[in-house]
Amino acid sequence: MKSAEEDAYGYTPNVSLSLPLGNPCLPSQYHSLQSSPTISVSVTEPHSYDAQDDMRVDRLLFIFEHPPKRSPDPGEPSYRDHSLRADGYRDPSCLSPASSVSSRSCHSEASSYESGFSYNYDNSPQNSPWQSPSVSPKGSTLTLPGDGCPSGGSPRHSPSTSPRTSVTDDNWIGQRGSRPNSPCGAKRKYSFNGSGAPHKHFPYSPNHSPGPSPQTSPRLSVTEETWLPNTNQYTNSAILAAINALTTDGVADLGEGIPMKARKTSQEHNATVSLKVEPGGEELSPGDLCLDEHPANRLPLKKEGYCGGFLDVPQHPYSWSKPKQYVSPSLPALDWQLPSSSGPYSLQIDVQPKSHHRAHYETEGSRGAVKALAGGHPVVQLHGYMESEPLTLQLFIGTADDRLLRPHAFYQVHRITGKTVSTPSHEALHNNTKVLEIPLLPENNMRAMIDCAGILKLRNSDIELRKGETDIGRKNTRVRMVFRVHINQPTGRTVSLQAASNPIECSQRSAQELPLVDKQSLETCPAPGGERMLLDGHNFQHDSKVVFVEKAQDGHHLWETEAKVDRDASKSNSLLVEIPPYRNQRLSTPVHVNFYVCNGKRKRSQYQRFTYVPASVPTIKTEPHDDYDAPLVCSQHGPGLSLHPKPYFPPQVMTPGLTSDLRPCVVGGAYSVSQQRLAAKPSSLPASSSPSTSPKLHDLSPSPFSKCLPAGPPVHHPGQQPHISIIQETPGRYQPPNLYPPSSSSSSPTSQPSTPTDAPFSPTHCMTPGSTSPGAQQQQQQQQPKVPERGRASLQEDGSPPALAVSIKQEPQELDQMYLDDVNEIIRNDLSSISVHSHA
DNA sequence: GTACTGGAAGAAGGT
DNA sequence: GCACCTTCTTCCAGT
Repeated sequence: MKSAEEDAYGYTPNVSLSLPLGNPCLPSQYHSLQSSPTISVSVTEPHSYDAQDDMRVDRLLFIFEHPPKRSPDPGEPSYRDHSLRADGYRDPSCLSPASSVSSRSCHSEASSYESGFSYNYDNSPQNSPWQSPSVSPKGSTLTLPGDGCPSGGSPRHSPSTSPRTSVTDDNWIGQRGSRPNSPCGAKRKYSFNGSGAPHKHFPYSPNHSPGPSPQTSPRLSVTEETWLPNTNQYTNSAILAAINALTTDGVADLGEGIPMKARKTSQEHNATVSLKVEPGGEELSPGDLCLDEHPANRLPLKKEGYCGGFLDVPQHPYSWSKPKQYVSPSLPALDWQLPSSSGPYSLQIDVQPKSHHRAHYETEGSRGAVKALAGGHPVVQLHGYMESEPLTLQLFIGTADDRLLRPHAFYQVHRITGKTVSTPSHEALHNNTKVLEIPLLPENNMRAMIDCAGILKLRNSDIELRKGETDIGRKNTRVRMVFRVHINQPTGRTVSLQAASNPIECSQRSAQELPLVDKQSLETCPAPGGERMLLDGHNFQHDSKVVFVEKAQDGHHLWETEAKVDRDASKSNSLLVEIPPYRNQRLSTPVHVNFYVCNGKRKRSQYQRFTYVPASVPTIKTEPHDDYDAPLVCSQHGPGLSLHPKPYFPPQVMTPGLTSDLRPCVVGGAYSVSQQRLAAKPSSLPASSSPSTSPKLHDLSPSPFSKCLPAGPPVHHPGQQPHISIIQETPGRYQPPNLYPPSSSSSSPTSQPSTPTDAPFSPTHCMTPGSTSPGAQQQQQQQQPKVPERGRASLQEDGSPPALAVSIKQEPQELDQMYLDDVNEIIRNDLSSISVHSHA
């Protein structure tokens, strides 16, 4: 039998084409898709891509139609594409298999799972199966081990259970003293050969699951044989191997200079594949692992793979045997901005995670699950879902900077297992991003306590070396937990919702020393200032200063002043400050400034957004909301200083002048508690990507987007939240390629000024008017009304009267005509491009 | 014995 | 180029 690698290679070229083979374990629909002529897209993206490439690909990839109503057959997985990633761009999985069992599985699980469905998501260039380039060549990567490229190895070699233990001298020669690091990699002193670990194990053999399998799982292990029986194994494994190979690709790139330490580990997993079983879960025999009736369905792929993934969840109360939810060939990419509510559905984070959580390195043991501020763990609930079918809640670690929310390149979610974990979970890998999948059960009221999610830190050097990676890891230590749920509807559509948590500081030091503002009671104030604002946060000191600054678009300071802090009323976790008067008392339009808490040199909190508004707020086509009164905007800050969740702004680049108007659309729908914050911060939206302005949006779903209109203030009305729903239109063939949001970090906002939209929509994902369900509204009202919303209204950067909490009437379509024209142009181009490749 | 934690050493990078 | 400080990564030890 060929080695996995060989298989991979062999298959590589054909991977996308061979899909029809269909992995039994994959959803049937995939089969249809695969074989279906409906897949009209074939993208041939350059191997190396840049942000723009990303986008383009994104657009292209999603052009296919689904069968009207699919009923996923858990037993019939199919790969669609998958897989074949061009490069390992942000493939932490590869890079860093977390040390813990769960993290280790990154690859394996992910891959397996991916093959099952994850990849379907991937629309990013790098993963696009259609990318021919990626497919084959990468295989070379497979040999990485040889290069000592850790990257490749890492995933597979993830340290076994405990990093320490796993990384023994024998297996890896990394000098202890030399710490890996330099992002540049230039300084790395690791000996790659020495460890040998990587090489040895490159488990691309079919037997091994491509992934690093956690050998460790004591409870259950699947041996090669287990998988072998599967007739499709070969095929699948080959494909999988290919996928992994590709996956590693990036790794390979990274590989160089990457300390092997992290990567070691895999020797252990040789022939055995182990499936993790959740606490309480019974041990399953290999045969049980793949419950699928079809032998064929047993994935030979990976242990933690498709089958494994499901298996590792305790059968009770939820059985992963119904992977339906996973199967949507066109689930939105992780870097798409999705709403938190749509129609009757609303995904909300009822309990936010603590603002600090020290992430662990691969070389460390787990540092536990992310906890909630008040103890316990974060809680997420899907409201408005009345079906009896369980859904899957996805969780990944996203960025917390001022740009669009996207998977964090330097952090990955880490599956926590153990006695203390009550929530079953499963890891998958979506386009280089680990995703934790958690069942949302009707019996639990579609509510899940996230006690199974930790955060893994990937070495900056590993990530920065990746091809295409533009983000810098240094000081990029804030993340957000991003939750998603995909709801298949009878109509064949899939509604995808997303909610992001408050930012979480993941570094050790920062968590201890840097001041952190969690909430601010005011977000706007009249130019004269004088209002008192209560800041909730951490690490405030008696001598902490609060500094207001205004920067020009080019970054320089226009104004800076220190606010008075009421020392007596301040504590380590709260500061009471008096808003300083703005430099210009004659404001005609709201002015956005920032402030930060400073504990001394270089010990500053992130920038917090604040808006000075004119004494009298101009009125524009607004409809005062019941809960708002223009005059109240700044006048009612009672002593009661209710805290709003505050928007977080990274100290980095504030993107002044950005089209904040996008905000509503971008995160707009997502006005979950957490999302609201996001929405509230204009800076989070890259100017370039102005989803809301996308003509398309209007075009496709006019009315509902009224709040997404450029002029619409990011106001959150209790009970009336703007939202966008991303729906996967099953039926119909899509005409135009859709516009996608910039993908991942590589696509900086500024780099893609032309990005038409952040609101992901495409032929398969159409923006549809969502209406908040009563339930959702109620929910929101319960949660948000407490907080004065005026501040929120002011967060626009577009200069529209922010102070008012208003609903902006939708402008006539013609206003967007110009955009439409542009977009149409783009679409035409895309289409022509597609036609060229599609039937390749 | 296995997580989970907190702390800190030491190297790299930045100022 | 040096000194000092910050940040990153790894390791140790206690619970």
